Amino acid sequence: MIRWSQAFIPTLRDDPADADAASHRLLVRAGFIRQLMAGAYSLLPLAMRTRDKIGRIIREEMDAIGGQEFLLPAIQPAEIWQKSGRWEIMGQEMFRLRDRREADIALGMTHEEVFATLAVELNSYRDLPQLWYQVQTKFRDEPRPKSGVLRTREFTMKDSYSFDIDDDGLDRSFENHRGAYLRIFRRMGLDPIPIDASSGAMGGSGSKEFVVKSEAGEDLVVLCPNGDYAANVENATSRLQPVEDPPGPDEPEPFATPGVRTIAALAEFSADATTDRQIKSLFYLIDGELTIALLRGDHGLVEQKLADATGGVDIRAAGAEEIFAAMGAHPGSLGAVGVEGIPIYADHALAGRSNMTTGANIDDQHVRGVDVERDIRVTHWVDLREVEAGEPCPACGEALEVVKAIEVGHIFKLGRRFAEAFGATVLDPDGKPQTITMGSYGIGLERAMAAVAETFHDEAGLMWPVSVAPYEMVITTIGTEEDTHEQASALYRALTAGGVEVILDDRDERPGVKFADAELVGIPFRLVVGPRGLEKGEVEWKPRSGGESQGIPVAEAADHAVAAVEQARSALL
RNA sequence: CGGGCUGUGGCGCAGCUUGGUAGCGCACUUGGUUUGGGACCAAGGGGUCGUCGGUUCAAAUCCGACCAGCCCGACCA
Repeated sequence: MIRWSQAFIPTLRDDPADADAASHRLLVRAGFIRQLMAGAYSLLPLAMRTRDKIGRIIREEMDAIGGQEFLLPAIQPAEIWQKSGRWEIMGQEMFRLRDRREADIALGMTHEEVFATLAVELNSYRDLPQLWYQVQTKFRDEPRPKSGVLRTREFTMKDSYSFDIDDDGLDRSFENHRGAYLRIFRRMGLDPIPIDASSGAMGGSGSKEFVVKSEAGEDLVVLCPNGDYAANVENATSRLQPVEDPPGPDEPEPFATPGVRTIAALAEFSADATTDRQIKSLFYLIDGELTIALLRGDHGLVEQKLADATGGVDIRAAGAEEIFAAMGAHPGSLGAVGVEGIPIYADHALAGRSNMTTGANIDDQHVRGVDVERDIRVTHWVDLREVEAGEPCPACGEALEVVKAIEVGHIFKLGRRFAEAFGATVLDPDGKPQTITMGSYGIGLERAMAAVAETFHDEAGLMWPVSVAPYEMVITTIGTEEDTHEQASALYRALTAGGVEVILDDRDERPGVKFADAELVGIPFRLVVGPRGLEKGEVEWKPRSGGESQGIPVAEAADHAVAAVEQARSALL
């Protein structure tokens, strides 16, 4: 029998200092988590129970699409990371240490490399497809851990990897995961939205993120209200309104613009140079090489798009002095007209534009009458701009919305990169070696838990969906009478026999304290056993979300409660 | 890494400006009265004031360095 009086459930009366997100505040107050250092949290027994339930849902759905569970080491030799080329790429985000023999060791931040070493043992196309997964601790030295358990440096991830003989097989494995992920998050009570995403450091040919709308989220997601477009702003597009350019001169005309340093200032200075008729010139150092990004004056740059377009790893805005050394002018007077020998990435919105205004690469001078294709040596036409709310959906033209969201899962088509590096091949039906193609798929368990907490709470505390609640029901006793405890214990036994996970709040506390704690912890159902009800032969029934408490005859209480829990569970299947 | 802020019993904070024997609320222990929405009375226990150094007769308080944590911007499950 699990008794609250014996459990470690350290609830707090006050909000913890510096808790930014609601889920963070409540998970701390309700006794689920405690911080040890930046980005490292102890999971207390309540959090363990919830995380286990999330893990169970994930395992069921992974097994349902043919997954086999592994457990790989978190400490890994540098060699395998050097072999894949990611020892350098992962940079500061990878925790590194040396063992007693001075050998370089990595703390695993993901497991493509280790799984690839095992995939070498696959020999025949008949062995494929394979779907391997684990639920395991990951370490990532995040520059800025945030929002409690939403973004940590040590966390539990379900990561899975698919191995297929060809692209069609990879597509099937990818689709299987897509379906499994939707079921997993829905069973947790969430409303997952699959969106197009950048593949980032993972590389590969395609990726989908699964996000949950939330103010605490760190991702911006572009959504069409009709549901036919959903993408991360990192690679979202929209249908552009064409801009009519009045005819311009045969060649660019420089003109003096004393003190004008910004797009807005130039628009003010010159009536012709409205922001959508200016060219914004941004200078970046991409893996050490100076690179120019061009956008329409009123458009913002998405750095991730620039990284994706250039394939750059180390990417940062160039400093004013670095730019001056190369261009002979300072930011505010920069442009790409006549520039040669520097890669120029221009956003599609500049295609076909003429009679534009931009910097002259001479301090305090701009040029007008610029025809982009005539006057600028664009080396790459790419998508660089950030979509804004209200722009037309690329599919249907409806006004797009931009919302904050939490990324709870991400799936990637990796292709053959890792299998190639590790020599993972199988013989095809013709007896010829074929390199395996891989996919990788991840869910952060603690983040998923926080996303549920973020989605389901009110002023009184957490409100767990029954599928992930630490306990499905609490039996709260009132007073210290012997009869109350006997009735409550009998109810506990009946509910347990009925398969319900219940905790008995037998503490010698005032009722208000016990009710408040049960609500803070967020247990979905409550049965109150006390002398007032027992006199009438009743106990009280109350769901955490909504509804007044209701008296139920003692004899029917167990059946009623079991039925209610079973109904709540099946609503989430 | 840039910008802002904070470190004082388990939690939340005051004290610092103007140096002089460390306080409040919650929590905890004991006794008593209570007991259906966060009770009350009484008596207690618990603190290297982040660390190191400096100034001073004397430092939580003034000065310096360092460390840690949080929030806002560049990254990810």
